[in-house]
Amino acid sequence: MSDTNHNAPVRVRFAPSPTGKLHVGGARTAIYNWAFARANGGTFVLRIDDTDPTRSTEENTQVILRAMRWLGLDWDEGPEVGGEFGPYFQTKRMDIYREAAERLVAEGNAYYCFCSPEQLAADRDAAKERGDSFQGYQRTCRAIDPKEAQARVAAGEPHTIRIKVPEDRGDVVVRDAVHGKVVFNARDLDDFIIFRSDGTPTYNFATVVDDAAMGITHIIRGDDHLSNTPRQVIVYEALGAPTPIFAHISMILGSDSKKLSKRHGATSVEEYRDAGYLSDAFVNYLALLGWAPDGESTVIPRERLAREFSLDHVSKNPAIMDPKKLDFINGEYLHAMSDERFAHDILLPQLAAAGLDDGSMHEEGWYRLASVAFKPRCTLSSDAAAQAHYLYAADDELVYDEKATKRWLAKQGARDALEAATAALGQLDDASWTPAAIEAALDPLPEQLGMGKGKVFQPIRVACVGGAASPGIGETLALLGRTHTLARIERAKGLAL
RNA sequence: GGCCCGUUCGUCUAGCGGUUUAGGACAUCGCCCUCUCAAGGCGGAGAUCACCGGUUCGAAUCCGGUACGGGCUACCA
Repeated sequence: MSDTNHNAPVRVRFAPSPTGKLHVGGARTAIYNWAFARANGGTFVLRIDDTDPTRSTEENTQVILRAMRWLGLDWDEGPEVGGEFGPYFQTKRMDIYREAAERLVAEGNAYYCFCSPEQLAADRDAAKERGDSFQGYQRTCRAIDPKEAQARVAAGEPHTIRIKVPEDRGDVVVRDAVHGKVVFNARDLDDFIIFRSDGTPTYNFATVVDDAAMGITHIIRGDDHLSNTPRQVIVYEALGAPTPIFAHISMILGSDSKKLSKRHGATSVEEYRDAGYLSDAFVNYLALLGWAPDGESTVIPRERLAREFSLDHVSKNPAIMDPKKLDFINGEYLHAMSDERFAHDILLPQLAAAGLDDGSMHEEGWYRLASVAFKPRCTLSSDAAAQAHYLYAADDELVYDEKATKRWLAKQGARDALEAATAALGQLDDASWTPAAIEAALDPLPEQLGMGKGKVFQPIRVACVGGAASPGIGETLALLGRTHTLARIERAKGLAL
């Protein structure tokens, strides 16, 4: 959606509260903000909304920053990088809020309220009792003479500060890039609190003061904020600041269409990172959950996201997180990697993490061959070590899968196959121990033995890896090495008929 | 209670009044490839576009209502 009133350079922001880890919903909001900024040559601001001191922690802030970095969402202004609109932590902006609130009071756009919480609750109950459609604040203290209010404040009477919704405001029209124009009636809005009695600003106030001060032009956030937006518009107007364009994006739900929570599995970004997902794939998947450039593309690299992302392709309805599709996309990114890169960035770190191989156990070429063999068989990074684990077992400790043994080893002819393999492979020396040579050596065996290929190769496979599945027999044995191969085949003969 | 939002294959979506016998992707099923498992290739099934009315020559697309789901209505964010 374009707006001729908003042709200033794009400035967007992601403003998480450090009350927990960065969850997938927040991550997607961050991705959209980032992509929108990049696609429009704008500025992406990161601000930490830590006005709730009881729930905000420094540790959570660090966790969020780390998650943002892992996601590759670089911010132009914010923690650690600074910027001319700082500070970027709300707890460091308290003076700004106080000043703004006092200015609003002085200008008659806000007023002191001396109602106690008990009084407010009683008023609300009474309204409910009467069946009033409006159950908000009755604007009791609006009528108090400003001079008197000032005196009571000076005398130390507990008070809050409320915004004054103009009597004749009429419709508040929210311009929303994904929902279009959303109309609210100002009469339904109450004079909500902008400053608590403990001297701290409320979210709806602090956010607007900051967004206005930081020149934010587009506010992309979760649609749980849509209903609060007209209230915030009132604050913008009281402040005399231009209202930005909003874009309220839907929630991400679990498989049962309920709010995503622990029982749906992983909910935080770092859990996905630790589970072996690639940052690129994760960003790709999340971006597509509610946004589609054309309805055809599934694999959309972040460069394309940064080029093409647009708010008018963002869908309005909630999206259910589908781990299967995430897996598919992750596999796509993994498979698209070069063998060298897969070896260095995925295989070696995973082998090291699994305690199997610190990278010094084989030659460079071996790891590349392992990548060729295992890469197409991996969906997650963490699959790599699981795929290769049998290569690292001691020959006499290799565990034989019961079903595979029964099906392929403890069978008539299996022993013949193993004997023939020993003979054929014995012809090869270490120097010629390559996938091609191994396959060439084993290739004539089925015909010689008068047996099917499976009858010959499967016993060899089970003998060497312990199970019925592995990469091609040539690659598998090449990776195992001549000595281990022959030793394992020898050992398996004891299990064969 | 009031206000607001949403509703296209199981899932993510395309669709912005005729080009639609509603397209793609994941998942699923089948076939091919094949020494196994993957990967890859090909194909199938799968959506009366929540429901009911209206506008129109013509509606998934526009309007109204209903249902269901969600949000806000806090001295939470």
